[in-house]
Amino acid sequence: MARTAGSHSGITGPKVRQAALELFAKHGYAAVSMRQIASEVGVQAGALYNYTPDKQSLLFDLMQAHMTELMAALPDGNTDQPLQMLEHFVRFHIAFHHDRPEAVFIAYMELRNLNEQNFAVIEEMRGAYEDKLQGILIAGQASGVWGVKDAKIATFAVIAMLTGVNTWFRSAGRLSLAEVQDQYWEMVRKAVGAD
Amino acid sequence: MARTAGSHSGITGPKVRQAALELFAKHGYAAVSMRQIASEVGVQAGALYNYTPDKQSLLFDLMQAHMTELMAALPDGNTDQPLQMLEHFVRFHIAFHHDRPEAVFIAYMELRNLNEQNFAVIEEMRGAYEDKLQGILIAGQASGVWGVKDAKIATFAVIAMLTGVNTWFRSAGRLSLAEVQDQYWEMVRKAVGAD
DNA sequence: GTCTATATTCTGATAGAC
DNA sequence: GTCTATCAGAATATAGAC
Repeated sequence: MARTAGSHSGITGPKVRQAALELFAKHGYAAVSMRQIASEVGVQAGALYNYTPDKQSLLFDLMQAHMTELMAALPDGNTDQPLQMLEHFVRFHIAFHHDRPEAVFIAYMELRNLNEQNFAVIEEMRGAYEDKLQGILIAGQASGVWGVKDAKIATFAVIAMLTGVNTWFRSAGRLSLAEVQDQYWEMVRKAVGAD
Repeated sequence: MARTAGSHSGITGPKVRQAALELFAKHGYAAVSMRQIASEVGVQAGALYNYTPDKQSLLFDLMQAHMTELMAALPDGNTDQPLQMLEHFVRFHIAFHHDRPEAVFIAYMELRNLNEQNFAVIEEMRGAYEDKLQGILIAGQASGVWGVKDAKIATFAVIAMLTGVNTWFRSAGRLSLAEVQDQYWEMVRKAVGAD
């Protein structure tokens, strides 16, 4: 029997989120209409409002889910081994971001389209993630594994460098992700002055 | 005498570009209306079309002007001195981008809002800029000043790292721009393996 | 849970008066 | 060069039928 209107399939919710993720990443939040999302899902625009109170919540939920996943996926590690922890962070960040390019893109590009209150939530989560790296850099500095002048600056520099991979790396290219991870790890290791 | 309608002030053109620059950077191209730009300038929406054929051209002109300025401001340098050239590139990139945060923001965030033909133009200019850095990295590698495994990857890594400064640095903060330049130069120098 | 229909507002762009 | 007025369509969100 063909799928009919009001079929109660039970998977429309995830499909709405997936369609919003792809469309926001491709065209930008402001450029995407609820009608476009509905069309991608295969329903009329009005039906979307069974799954989100408004467009803003749709964006916020995507970004919050991404940041929550990011924090959950990053293990704590052993603070007695800063070099190992830093290497793990570098490889983790590259792999995690490579696996979900749309969510990463949205998380970086659509911050200004969050309302004030939603922005504060996401910014705090981002800060918590940065603090993880900063903690590693401070631990390594304290135990003399490397020497960075300013852990805060090094944190920003490393994260920007690693996140940049997403702008150019393609699986079909001349390098494997593992090779990219190796080379970025070598650059980070040298940059912080570890031998 | 008060400023009247049709005052032929002769400065409306630049004001349109400046208003578009600020509004696009703050809210995003798609989220800004021609009426908003007109309001910022102090004219009615229809008057804008004396200065731009359409909204897309306004975006393109801003991005193209920015990239042209960027290429013009980056001097060629002496290829016999790769270390000096790299240091100069690092300091230049940070300073130039710091001086025009709105244009930089637009150049990175609004690429997807360019039409196909305009996108190709901007992408080529961006490629030419990246080639400047890549040329420096290859020159230093050839003369044994440093050792980078892959000049292309190192180019992406360095540019991403340097551009990231704009996301956090504020003149009123605890560090001067010169200090930031010093620390980024140290990290880049170490990352490429120069001693 | 999804539909159709609609309220209300806004959009980019143009025409013609001054 | 700027204005007012307007076109034709698209936007978010809601109401009520099924």
